[in-house]
Amino acid sequence: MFALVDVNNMYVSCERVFQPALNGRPVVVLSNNDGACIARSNEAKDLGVKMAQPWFEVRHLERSAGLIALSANFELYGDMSSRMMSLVAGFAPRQEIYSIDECFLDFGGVPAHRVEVGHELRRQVLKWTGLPTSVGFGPTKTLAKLANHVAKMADRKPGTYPPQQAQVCDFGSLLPAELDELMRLTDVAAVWGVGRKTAPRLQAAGIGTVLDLKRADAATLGRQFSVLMHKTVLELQGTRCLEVDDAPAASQQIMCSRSFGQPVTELPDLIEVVSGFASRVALRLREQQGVARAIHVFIATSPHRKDDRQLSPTATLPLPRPTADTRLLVSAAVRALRSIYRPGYRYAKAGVMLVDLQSDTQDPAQLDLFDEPEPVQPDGRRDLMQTIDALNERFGRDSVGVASASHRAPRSAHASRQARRSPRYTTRFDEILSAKA
DNA sequence: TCTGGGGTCCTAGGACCC
DNA sequence: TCTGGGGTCCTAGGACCC
Repeated sequence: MFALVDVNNMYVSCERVFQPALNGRPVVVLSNNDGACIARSNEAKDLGVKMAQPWFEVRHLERSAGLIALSANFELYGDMSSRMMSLVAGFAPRQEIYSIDECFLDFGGVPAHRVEVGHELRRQVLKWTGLPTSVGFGPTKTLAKLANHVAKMADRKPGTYPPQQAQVCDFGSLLPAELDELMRLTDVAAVWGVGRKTAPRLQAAGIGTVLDLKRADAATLGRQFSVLMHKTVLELQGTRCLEVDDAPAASQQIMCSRSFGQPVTELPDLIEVVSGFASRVALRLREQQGVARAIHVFIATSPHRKDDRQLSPTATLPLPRPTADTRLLVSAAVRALRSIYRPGYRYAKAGVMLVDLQSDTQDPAQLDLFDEPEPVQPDGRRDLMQTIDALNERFGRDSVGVASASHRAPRSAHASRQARRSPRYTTRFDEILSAKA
């Protein structure tokens, strides 16, 4: 038996922990640049704000409906997430952290009193972190996800869904007819793995509800769609195809990309941005004890500016030998950038991706025919990176870095706008919550 | 004026091999 | 006129997730 535990409206809920005045109000959290809504409170959803909807389209609701918008504060959300995750981990032998706000639990059997366990978990997480959660139990991951969805819907729409399923929903304790009824109430688009392209195709084939999909022939749909769809149908029918993975592998690619606050046209500005991105991904690569064998750089104009000439060039540069050295990665990124940059375009976005990753403990890669073998001991390159990482850890990000990277971020033309960011209450001493006596 | 960022997996199709 | 067949590997692009 699996459970899916999920924080309700994670980013908004994190903000509400420290600003209780936001409770009961329509609140959205905005993406980088304050560009689009990436989290919505239930009240904001009820106002019709859609996921990823541009802020300028809903901005009028500030005045007309009291909508409150906040800039994303990912440092706060990440810290709240790890507090919540470590607390939830105590409830089952295995936990798979699936995203910043949700995890699967594998009980390794069928625990009794599941509904009570679910409510106890919710109570503890709420008391110790302030975050509201929903819990869904099911015999497969896909069913646990669906049960979690039902738990949320029953909380929000007690008129449609049975209110006793609110907050904690256990598919394992339902009669088959009761489960079918819940599936009949639920749109097929709510199923994990059915996205915006597949849902209309399913509907056209007469599969509009979860129940329709469950009753479909898995193999036939698998041939029509993909092997993923085959598994999804089997999982809905109760056949386990996916396991809980509590030891996720290191990522296979590491990316840093951003839209700019304003369009950028000049190469020196792009060099500064791309150098900064390359420094970020290099650090994250070292954190997972990895090295990269290639680097990918892209810049792009804005497809939303119809009057601008469009261009979105990319370049992938193989690295002469696998590395996690910031200096080598920055200079490779800049070389790639120079090769794709064309003047006369208004660039809106840039990104750096490290690909072809491997562990730095793996066999040393093959050397170039003309390469000098690198001395094994002492490895000055690695020592330097460790020292820089330690300095930045101690004195704050970007205390030490390569000179071409951006160090004037808040004032640059391309710096992101974050006009509405809350304090990083839990990770910065100078931003800690203060209480008045 | 203003439109997210970071991932994974699958598939189709081309290059290449014998 | 007529131009193999089967396999692997790689890459780009698409769909999905949150």
